[in-house]
Amino acid sequence: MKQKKIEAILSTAQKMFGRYGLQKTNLEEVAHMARVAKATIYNYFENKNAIYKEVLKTEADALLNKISQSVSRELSPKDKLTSFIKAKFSHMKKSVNILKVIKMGRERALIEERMICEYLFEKEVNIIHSILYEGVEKGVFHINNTLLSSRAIGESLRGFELNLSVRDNSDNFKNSLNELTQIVCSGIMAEKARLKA
Amino acid sequence: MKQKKIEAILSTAQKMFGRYGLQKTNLEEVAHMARVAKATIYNYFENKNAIYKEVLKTEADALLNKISQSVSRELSPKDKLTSFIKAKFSHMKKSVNILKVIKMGRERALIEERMICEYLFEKEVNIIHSILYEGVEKGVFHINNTLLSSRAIGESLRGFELNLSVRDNSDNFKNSLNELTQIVCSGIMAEKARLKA
DNA sequence: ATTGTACTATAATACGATTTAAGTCTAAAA
DNA sequence: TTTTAGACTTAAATCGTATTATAGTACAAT
Repeated sequence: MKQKKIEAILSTAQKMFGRYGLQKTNLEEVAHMARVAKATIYNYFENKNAIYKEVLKTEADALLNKISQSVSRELSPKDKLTSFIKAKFSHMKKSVNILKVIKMGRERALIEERMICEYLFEKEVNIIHSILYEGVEKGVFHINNTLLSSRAIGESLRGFELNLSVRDNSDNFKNSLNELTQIVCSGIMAEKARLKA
Repeated sequence: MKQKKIEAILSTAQKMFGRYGLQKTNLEEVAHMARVAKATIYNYFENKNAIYKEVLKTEADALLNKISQSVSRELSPKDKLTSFIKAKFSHMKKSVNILKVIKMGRERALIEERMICEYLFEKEVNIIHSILYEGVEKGVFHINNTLLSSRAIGESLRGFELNLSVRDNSDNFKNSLNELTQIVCSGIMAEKARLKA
């Protein structure tokens, strides 16, 4: 029962925040739509910001899960990395609140928002790192400092986030992203593995 | 004489816009600081936005010039590309108004601001493209679609722009950027050239 | 070509009045 | 025990209006 209520609150809050943003979202309305009393909301959450933070966190974790799943379906490290990038951007569209934060720019971002972005980034880098590490172990990747490389790749993908829901031609975006994937893969693959591909 | 005045106006406007932003910058004050009558400003510029646009354009062109110069000092395509990236980020710190726009996020950016960012990006991609093309011609780069690759590299660098004046450790930034440079270079270099390096 | 000044009109600001909504509390219902 | 409706307090958002600042113009003088 408890859990059901909490989920109802979070999922409607997610929609409302996504549509109207943190400020313009009315908790009274959220309560009504979630078929819950306002007091119940305050029974489970400190305040509005806490709900917002939880929504962002949930979105981030959902995204990370989707990515991890996609990655784990692949066998070769190269395919894992490719799948990471594909999954990240295809599932990111659903993370409406996170997307909003990214589009807004850090300048006026709340501490909660920045923290979640940082969290998401670090986790992504972790996943990339595990892929690179495995690649090196298997001898298909040739990388001196896997930690540094994973950060670098993570950062390079940030540029593409900005163009997610903004940009001109969607094909243009996909092509650029695929091309970068190719370049990066070639860039870190060991000679022998590279010649085979 | 004419040119001197225009330059005075633009350079003080650049400082003022950089400090206070478009809105909070007072043209009367700009006129005074540039030792020019307000009427003179309106003799050379349509309106405030036009000055702002010109300031942004000037910053962009200055940056592009610096980059081009740095690139042209190098001989090998690989060094040119490396130098491009280095120059872009080291000189970008001086483009205060452009940096401001980038940090703010597109959401609330004026059309003028977006256009300049687009312009800068396209020009950068052009430079990258000429480097890649030369590299392919010389046989040191192995790239199928140089145009696509240059866009991809351009986009990947965008992620780093966000961290220019924002981020934690500056060394961290430099290291990541260097690492990406390495990866990209390896990724596009032909086998023989790669083995030599 | 440039300036100073005076001018207009519009946009920014300030501020008090009003409304909205966050957050609390309680007593009753489930 | 958890949940609810509703009353309540208080802080913030909104609104209307008065005020000010300043973008932009016009012009006579240099």
